[in-house]
Amino acid sequence: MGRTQGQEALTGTDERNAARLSARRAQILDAATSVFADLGYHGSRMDDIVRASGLSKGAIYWYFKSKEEIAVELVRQLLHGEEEALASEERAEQDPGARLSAMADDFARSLWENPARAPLALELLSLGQRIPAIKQHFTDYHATYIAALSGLLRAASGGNAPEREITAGALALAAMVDGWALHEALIASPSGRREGLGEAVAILVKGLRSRS
Amino acid sequence: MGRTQGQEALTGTDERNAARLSARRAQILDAATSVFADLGYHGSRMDDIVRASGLSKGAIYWYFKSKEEIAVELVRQLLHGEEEALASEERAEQDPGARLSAMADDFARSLWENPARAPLALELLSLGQRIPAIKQHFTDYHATYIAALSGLLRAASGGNAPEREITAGALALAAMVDGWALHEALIASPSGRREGLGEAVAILVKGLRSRS
Amino acid sequence: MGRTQGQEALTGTDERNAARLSARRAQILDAATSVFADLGYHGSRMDDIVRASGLSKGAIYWYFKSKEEIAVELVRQLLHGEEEALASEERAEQDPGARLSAMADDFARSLWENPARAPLALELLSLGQRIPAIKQHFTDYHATYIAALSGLLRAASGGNAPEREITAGALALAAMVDGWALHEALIASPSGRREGLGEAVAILVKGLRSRS
Amino acid sequence: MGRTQGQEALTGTDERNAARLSARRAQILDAATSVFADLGYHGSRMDDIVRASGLSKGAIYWYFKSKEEIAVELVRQLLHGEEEALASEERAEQDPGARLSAMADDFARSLWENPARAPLALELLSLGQRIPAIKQHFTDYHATYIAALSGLLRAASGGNAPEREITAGALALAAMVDGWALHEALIASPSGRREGLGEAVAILVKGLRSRS
DNA sequence: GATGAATGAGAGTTCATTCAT
DNA sequence: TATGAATGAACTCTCATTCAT
Repeated sequence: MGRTQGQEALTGTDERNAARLSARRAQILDAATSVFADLGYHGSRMDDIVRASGLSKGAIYWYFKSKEEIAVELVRQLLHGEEEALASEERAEQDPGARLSAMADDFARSLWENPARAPLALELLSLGQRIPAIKQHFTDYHATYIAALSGLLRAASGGNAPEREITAGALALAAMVDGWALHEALIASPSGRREGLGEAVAILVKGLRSRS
Repeated sequence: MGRTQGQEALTGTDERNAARLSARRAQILDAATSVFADLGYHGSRMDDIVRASGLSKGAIYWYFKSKEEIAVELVRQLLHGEEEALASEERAEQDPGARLSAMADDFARSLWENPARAPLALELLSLGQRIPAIKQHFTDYHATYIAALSGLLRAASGGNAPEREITAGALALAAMVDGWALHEALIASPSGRREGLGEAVAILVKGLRSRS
Repeated sequence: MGRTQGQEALTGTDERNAARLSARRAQILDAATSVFADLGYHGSRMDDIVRASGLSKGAIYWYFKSKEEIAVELVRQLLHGEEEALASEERAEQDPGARLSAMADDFARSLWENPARAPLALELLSLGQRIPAIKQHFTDYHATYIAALSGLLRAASGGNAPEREITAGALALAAMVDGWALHEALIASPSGRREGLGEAVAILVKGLRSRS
Repeated sequence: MGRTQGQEALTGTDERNAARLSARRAQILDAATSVFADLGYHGSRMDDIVRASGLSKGAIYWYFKSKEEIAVELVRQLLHGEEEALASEERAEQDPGARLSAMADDFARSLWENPARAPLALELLSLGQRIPAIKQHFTDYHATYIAALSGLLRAASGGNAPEREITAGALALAAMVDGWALHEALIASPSGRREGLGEAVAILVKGLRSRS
């Protein structure tokens, strides 16, 4: 029992440490999110993150090796979140076409509700050009996303669409969704765009269903 | 006569000056294009552009107010080129669906033939978040592009598609094309993507044509 | 008796404490020796010493007030070791000339056997310029060393050398020995230098003995 | 003639540029000399050199790649100066023994007249442990110095000293001189040391001359 | 028009030291 | 005693921009 207690105590300490560690990292990541969103990656100085996080400069560097590592982690979390949303959508019991619409609507709503999200994502993802770890994260995520879309499209097409058309459709859908967000971030005052995405997805699905 | 000669001489001088001016600007812009493509905007120093252009630092600043102004001009030229391609496509006498396919194919081919183009465009366009002039250029271009696509879609649909669906379709097409380029730039080794875009556009057009 | 026991216990505790204290200090000093030898004083971080010592950062600072204090103590021990070697040499019953040769040979051998010693000593001793305690340690040691050398030279000269020549000889000997080590540390690949020092000392001694 | 003038003009410009370049470098080197002498290499910040030089930080880095490069150049000049002194001493028409004495006296006088010189030299030379270029400079210089001393000793010994004794003597002389400077730098208050060096050299030379 | 030396306000990162636990 | 997370002042070096020539 003494041993068990010892173990518990040890585990307790470890757990508390792990909890503090991730709390601190989250604290820094949150600060970085809002700073990067405001100023952009290159426009943000470490001091801005220091100020926003309420920690000291040394603490930031205790938890992250560099500014770049913060950006990489932010991208990882961003894409991880998307993958989770994707997974929960996939699990839902609905007909595939409806699920695709729901996914598009969810995405459009998240763009709408969090207008800073698309610009931040664009900012971070563009870093992928010079930061291999970011490019890799996106590449992996994209593959997962395409696989999921392909599955839904295959189901939605009633099984009678040729595989290459399904792949093309999945790539098209993914491009459309990300391109939509890109435009959201890049256009001065996007308007009348709110419901568009769901509709656009519907059109694409219709095109896939209809035999030529 | 003296006046005329004077004017002619002056005009001659002006023309020569104007020619030199745009030759120099082009020289700088070319250098900046390759430097930005290699190193990214933030990774490039003015000295890199100086070296690549074969001019002096003072000369660069004689022709451009700042590094930012170079980027803005590069974006302007990039989008101007796209608009011209668009206009020439529109003028072509073909059926609208074929024209859309041709546009998509041209775009896909240009991505294929010039693999540095999409990354560079992404790099420059993301600057739009902090450089209003770039955002404005893109916003204007986008409006033009959507207008053209709407026209083609309206014609392609035989005039019996509701206007809001046409708008949604145009936005979807534009998003898809730019999203395609975005993925081209962001994915480690894009493969089997070459013909996809034309096909994807075809699917979308089919979806627009078919009545539910 | 209770008191006595208490005292004994206390003494026992004290002794154990003192033993642990010096063990810990030695542990730290050993670590610092190898770290400083590898990286130099300014190139070494406290974390390097922490890692090399196997202790925690707090422990290092429990036993030493600062990085500087570690360097000072290292110098103290280094010079203390030299003084002890000197003392044991002096005690030896031999003729003075032979003792000088023996000292030189010992020194040369220690340089040979421990090639990191001269560079480390140079590194630490140069700190004397900015760390008064180190300068003082060296000054004291030097005085002792000169006194010993003078004694040996006086004896070796058969008592008929003028005192000022003896002093000059002692200073010269000391300079030569330390200069030898300096060159050992500063020359890329010292070669054919192994036996040189003994010979050099012999020449100097010969010069002192011979009447002009 | 026009051509000649053009050439002259060009040469004139080049010369003026070269003159300004070395004037600036000297300005920086002078500043660094006094700053390093006061604060030591590691104790000096670039800002100190900036302030002492009267130039801007950018200018320093225009003329020197790094702080380290400044130190290397300082060492190069220091040793170059020694080599020149050596060469001029060698050329002098005197008997070799007298020349050695003169060299020792000169060295002792320069230590006496410029008390900051030995500490600075020690400071810079110790950097050789971590800066290969410095180590190389010293190694080269040392070889030259040993060669010159060997020549003088060979002449002074009347040609009847064995070569290995001459080499040992040269190494001994060099070590003694540098060790002397080392002690000058490292001892709190060197006293009665002024004439010692010349005398010490004389003893050594006497030792070399006398047959055993 | 053209040159390139000069400017100087930062930028990211380091690291000796402290202190709550 | 011992730990290691936290501090923050300093540091070297960068680079867009200017301006005397």
